[in-house]
Amino acid sequence: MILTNKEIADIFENIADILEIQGESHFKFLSYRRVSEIILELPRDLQAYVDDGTLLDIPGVGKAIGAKITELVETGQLGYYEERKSEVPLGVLNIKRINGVGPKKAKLFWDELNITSIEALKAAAEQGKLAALAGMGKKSQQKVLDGIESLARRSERTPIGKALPAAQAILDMLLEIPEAQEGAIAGSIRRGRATIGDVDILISSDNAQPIMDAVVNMEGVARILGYGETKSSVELHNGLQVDVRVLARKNWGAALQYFTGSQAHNIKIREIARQKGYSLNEEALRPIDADGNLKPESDYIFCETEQEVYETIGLQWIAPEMREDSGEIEVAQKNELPNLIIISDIQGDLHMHTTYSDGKLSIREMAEAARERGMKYIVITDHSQASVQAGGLKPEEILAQQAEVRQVNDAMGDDLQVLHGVEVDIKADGSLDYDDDILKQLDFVVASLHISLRQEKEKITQRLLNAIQNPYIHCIGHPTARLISKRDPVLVDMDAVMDAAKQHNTALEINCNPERLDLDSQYVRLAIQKGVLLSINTDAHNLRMMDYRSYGIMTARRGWTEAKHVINTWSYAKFIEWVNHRG
DNA sequence: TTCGGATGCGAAACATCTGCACACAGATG
Repeated sequence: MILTNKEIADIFENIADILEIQGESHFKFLSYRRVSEIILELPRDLQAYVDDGTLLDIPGVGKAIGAKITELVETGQLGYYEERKSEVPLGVLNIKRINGVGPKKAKLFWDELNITSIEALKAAAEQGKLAALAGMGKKSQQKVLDGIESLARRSERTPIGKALPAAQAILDMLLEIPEAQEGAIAGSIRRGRATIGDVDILISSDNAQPIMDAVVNMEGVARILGYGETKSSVELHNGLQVDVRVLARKNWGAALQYFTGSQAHNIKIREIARQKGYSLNEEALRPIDADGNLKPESDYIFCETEQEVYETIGLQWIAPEMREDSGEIEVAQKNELPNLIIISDIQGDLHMHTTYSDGKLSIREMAEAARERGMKYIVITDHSQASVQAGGLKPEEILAQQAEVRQVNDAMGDDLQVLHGVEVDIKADGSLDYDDDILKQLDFVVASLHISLRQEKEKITQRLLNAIQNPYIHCIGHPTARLISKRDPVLVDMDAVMDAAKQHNTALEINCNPERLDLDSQYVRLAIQKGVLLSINTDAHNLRMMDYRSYGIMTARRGWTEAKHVINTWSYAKFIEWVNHRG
């Protein structure tokens, strides 16, 4: 049985929880937790690292954890884990996942009341048994009950496509309050993560009270988690947690830096600040003397901008999307940060649908919408016949469509070039849904997986390789076919796919649809490292989806993408030159 | 536990707020 990276990461997460509950050394359980997080961001499956002997090159993987990964990859299980599991029941770990219950409380309930499941904990709380425990009380007992209820309501993480608009609406509402001066969305939304744990909002003001009141009284609040002088947290009925923090204008830079995270990034930044003689908190850089004591407040460096924070401790300003402690700090120290792509670099959109298949707008309407959004060129790429559910086009239909595309292109004049393409299905047997003599009549062809997505890894990989090697295929659309929190990515040897894409000069797509964001950022970074070309496309089926470009840009930036890596940042002339002479 | 620099061992651990208990656990980036 082959374990996925996610399954192995879950095992290490559980081991970390067990060790924490058992009161093991801080460093020990943190090592497991750190490795668990790192594994989730790896671009290859762990089997590949074991096979080519690079396992110990993964940061945080040493002798002990390396041996455990090897055992898991080779046998599908881990003796150490089985042993530890018998010492702390898994139900106790679930209890620790209740909001407001940590390792100490979980152990307390287990030791004193022999509680090893959430159901048992709920029953004990309802019978008033928890309140009698040392360190507990009636309020703590109620908090446990609230936490259990909340656990049922909260899904794991929220797709950024839902979280960002919700956050923006709350921010807009708070900025209506007269006392609110300035505001920003921080946290993982600002870092552009595909999924969001909670919403972090920052407001500058000299009077926090009205803002705190507005937060806990706003529409949609299911539960108040915290209601403090400068910080409040609420949980919404849709399960989303919202944290709002108010601070003075002079603290803005330090606060925004702090509240943007990631936690791992911040810890390292604060360590560097320490080395430079500062203690960094969310208010200021505070100089410390030789004994490590804070100097008086008159010496504090209040930073109105994040730039000041980074520059004062000798770093280039690091873009939020890069702040994951995945090497960006070391690169910033050397002044070698990449010049990340920005949304206005995009000149063309190479993947979009019309009423010919499952789109909602005509070719003309799509073209006009693209022109309004500053595009210089687009490719109309409706579905091919195998995508029956999407009204895919038969060969004669796609050829007939060409006349209308040419017509619209003429109508658009020099402002916008409208090209004719297709999103051709890669069929289950690896063949393409159109013959080459059809494909070669099209200007630009995207090939995508839509069916038979649960095939074994070798088959999927071979299907993608077939498409990449075809001289009439210019781009692979949404290469892993994932749907965030709905469908896992296909199993694929991404190394082989990217090496082939490099060799055959085929671009890989970053699909901007926030349900897809595919390639995901860790694969984007691998592609950049391998010199594979990318394209960033909306895959728009309607007007609203044309504005999803920013999600794709954030994903690209998370993968350290520069404009030069992306074929649709190029001028139309350069793009066409590449299309026709990829060789 | 990893890491570095050593071939056994020390260091790693930023900084704050909130709530509920009466000092600390839990949560946040």
